[in-house]
Amino acid sequence: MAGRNAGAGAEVETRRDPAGPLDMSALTTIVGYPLRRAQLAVFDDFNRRFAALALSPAQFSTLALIGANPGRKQSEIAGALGIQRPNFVAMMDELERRGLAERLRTPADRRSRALALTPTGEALVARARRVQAEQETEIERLIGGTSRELLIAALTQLTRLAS
Amino acid sequence: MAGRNAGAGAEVETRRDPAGPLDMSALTTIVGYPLRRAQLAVFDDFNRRFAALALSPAQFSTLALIGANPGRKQSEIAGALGIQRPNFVAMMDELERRGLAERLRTPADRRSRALALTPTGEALVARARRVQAEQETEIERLIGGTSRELLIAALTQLTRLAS
DNA sequence: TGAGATAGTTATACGGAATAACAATTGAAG
DNA sequence: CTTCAATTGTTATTCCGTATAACTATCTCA
Repeated sequence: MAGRNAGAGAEVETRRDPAGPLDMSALTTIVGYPLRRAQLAVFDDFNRRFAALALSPAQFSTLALIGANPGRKQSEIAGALGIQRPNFVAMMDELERRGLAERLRTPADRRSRALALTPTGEALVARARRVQAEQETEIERLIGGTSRELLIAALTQLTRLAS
Repeated sequence: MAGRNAGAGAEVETRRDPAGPLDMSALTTIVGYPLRRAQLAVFDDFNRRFAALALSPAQFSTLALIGANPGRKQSEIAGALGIQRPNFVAMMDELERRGLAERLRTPADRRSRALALTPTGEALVARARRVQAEQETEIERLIGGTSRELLIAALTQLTRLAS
């Protein structure tokens, strides 16, 4: 029953609120919970670092991927990032509006759009990569370089859980 | 450059679409990207395993935390889970509607609600823990037991990135 | 007693993500 | 060549998770 409110109530019980920290052990010992928390923390940190560049994680990954694979079809880039084609349209609209990327028509297949960075986009990606490297350095400071490599390897393996 | 369509067109060039896999190295070598992908994969796997119990990750963590800390205030549980108080109301509405948890009035402070599991909720948490253990076993199979422990430790450290 | 803080709640808005449906284009089979 | 199915990008729409402001009831403290 864990009855604890009973009887005399002798000494004054100064704090009305015992309020010790909660028992989180059921969550902190399974992978899913710290995984989610870490992802939120890393993305929050990312957003703080990239506030000046006004780049979200999704925008950064899109630009980086286009930069490394110019000329690829819109659906290829979206697919590689795990973004549904319909949702990727607004993403490209915005990157194009900001003059960072462009959708080119290709004679080979007039349905598709070949994506590429503009010079402005190339310059921004170069700056972004440096900012990103700073985050990576901070992560190494937190968990160590070797641990960082092992972490990436383990996380990559976990991806294979996908049905 | 990279001219490849020119001249003779000797042999047949069966595939119109070279379409080799994309260069993802700019993303796969930084922590943030595999971290996000792994989180999505683990949660997808979780949702598949918990489809029969109709429990989302957030619902599971809420029930598990209430079960380990019965009598705590609603705001304490919400805070520990990183859920804003307003958003936690609908969560509890649903858990209460399903008869899994309840909000008790406490004489000490009539503003707050002391959360607890119902017997039904206790039983469900017990089942859920077993299902969860199966996922953890699968994760160990993928990355190894030692690696799993190191992974949790590294992820927990990353949480300290939070400003 | 009264001012300010706290707990829970409501309403609301924003962004990410999923689905259906459509037009334009391509590829393949008859 | 014609026709039909598949592909590409797009629009519209929906759902869910999350953030914020504001309200009521209650508590604390001066």
